Amino acid sequence: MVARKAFEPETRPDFFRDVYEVVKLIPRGRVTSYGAIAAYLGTKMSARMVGWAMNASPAGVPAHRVVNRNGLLTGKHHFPTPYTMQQLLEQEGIKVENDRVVDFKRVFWDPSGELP
DNA sequence: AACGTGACACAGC
DNA sequence: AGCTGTGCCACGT
Repeated sequence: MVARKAFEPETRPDFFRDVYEVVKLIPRGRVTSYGAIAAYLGTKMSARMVGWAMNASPAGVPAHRVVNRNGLLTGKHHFPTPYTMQQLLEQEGIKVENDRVVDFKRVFWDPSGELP
């Protein structure tokens, strides 16, 4: 599990790796926000780092499922083509309109596991 | 070794 | 109401 402590003095946890694990855990047809991931890892890490992590996201990490709190596809510009992100999302059943996830609240997935 | 950058978020104005 | 400024912390130069 990725539920390790945010930062251990002795250990040097790869923030990125943790982020990747969380992102990989995002169910198909769902999205999450940078802030949610950051919060899950412990508010220590600012949401910006999540973005950086995505920047280095290796293959297998559905970065397209990570959007900003606004539901905006802020990172689409970083994909091979600006359409890639939207295409991937729509491919998973997520409707995207005007670079924004439709019913973002509905498809939003909380890394904590959608606690009841 | 320091400064600037960055796919965000929140408080203030 | 939206826009501006500040905080967050690792990575790149």
